[in-house]
Amino acid sequence: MTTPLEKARQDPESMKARILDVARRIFGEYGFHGTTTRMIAQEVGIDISTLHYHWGGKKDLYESVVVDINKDLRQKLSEVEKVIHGLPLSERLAISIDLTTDYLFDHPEVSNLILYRYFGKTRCEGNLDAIVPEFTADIARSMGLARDKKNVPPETTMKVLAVMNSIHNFISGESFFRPMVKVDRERYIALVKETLKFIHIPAFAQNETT
Amino acid sequence: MTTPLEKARQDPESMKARILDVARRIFGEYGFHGTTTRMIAQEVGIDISTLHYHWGGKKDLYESVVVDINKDLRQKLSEVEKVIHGLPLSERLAISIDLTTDYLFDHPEVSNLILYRYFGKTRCEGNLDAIVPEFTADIARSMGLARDKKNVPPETTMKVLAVMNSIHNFISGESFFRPMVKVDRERYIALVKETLKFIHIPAFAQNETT
DNA sequence: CTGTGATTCAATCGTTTGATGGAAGTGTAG
DNA sequence: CTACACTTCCATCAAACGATTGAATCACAG
Repeated sequence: MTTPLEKARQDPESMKARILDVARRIFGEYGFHGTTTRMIAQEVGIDISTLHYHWGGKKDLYESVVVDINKDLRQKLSEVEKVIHGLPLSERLAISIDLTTDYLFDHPEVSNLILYRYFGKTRCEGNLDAIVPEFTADIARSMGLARDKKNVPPETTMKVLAVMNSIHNFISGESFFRPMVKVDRERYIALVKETLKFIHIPAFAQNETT
Repeated sequence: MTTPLEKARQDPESMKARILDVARRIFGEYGFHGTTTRMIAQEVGIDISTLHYHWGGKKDLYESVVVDINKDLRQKLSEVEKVIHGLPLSERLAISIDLTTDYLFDHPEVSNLILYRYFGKTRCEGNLDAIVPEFTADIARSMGLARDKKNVPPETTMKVLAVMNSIHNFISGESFFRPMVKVDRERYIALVKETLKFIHIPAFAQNETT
């Protein structure tokens, strides 16, 4: 059986896929309550009821978006893991930061939506959060901080969260932070990478068993 | 002339102050669009029109909340600066992390609202953002990363942002992160401090001029 | 008590929002 | 062509939202 989301992804030109792409961007910008179904429909160029026909309702569409976002991010992290496999920790971190940052600057709605889920709440009765597998454990193992995916110590999980969040912050907060440092987009991206490496590499290199 | 906000703060039992306190919390939890004026009024135990009488409208109330939040945080950071003055950088960072984290865990709506402003957008025509003085420059100077408040280099601003954001993240994301590490609140707070020090102290200590 | 200004509330307005029903359009198999 | 499933849109609904009005209530000076 194929889920509606998989079906939508099979044909990127299908109406389902077009709606999903727009919904990703707008939900990411304005959050769940800040987004109206009419905003999405207008951006796609269709009627509201067409949106309802394909995705059922606002909550259903939002949950599909969240699942889709997480699927994309997981795949990207999996790609990164293959590139850095076997390298020393410092290099692994540096390359991971470069690749992940580049990817997220191209898809800022991913960071936006993840941060919205972390820090915001919704006033919906039902559990709006779709069941999304967390993959901090994968990152921890990929960074050599944990042997297996089970029983990752809390300290390690927290460290992984700190790294991932600091990346998402600079991506998602660009519209706020970039005017503060008064640089163009290209320079901002370079600054982000530089800062992330400055902050995180020394921390994990301090007890590196080279 | 006293602003409405100052007037409200003079008498903490006044209706203006009671509304402001509740609005801080609810706006922080649900964001601007996720919060309804009725939610705030019901929490305070008053009628909606009473809220409008005191604060004019939803946007005005939200802007007052943002200004109030930033004023509180600035004052707290000023207190912290006095404590750490003259100490070596590593100690300054450690103490700053401890004090700031404790304060924000007691007032999580501060972190919530700041992150909402960083990462979220509103679909209001007018510039919803009240003019809030940013104080990353003060922090930079207080940390010894900049000589004066003017002309702080972009690299320094980015580093300060990274530190502040990582703190806000763990405060505001507690409801999401704490179940991931499966610890009680007290242990979570300790973990946050520990992680923040692990991440940030080595970074700034690497080129410390002892 | 009376008058006056400040405060609070009940009732309601106009708009927006999420959602739906039914008509019209499109493509395909028989 | 017909029949039928699949899409899309127009018109519309009920509920929720922000906001306003006018009356009731309170505090208090004269």
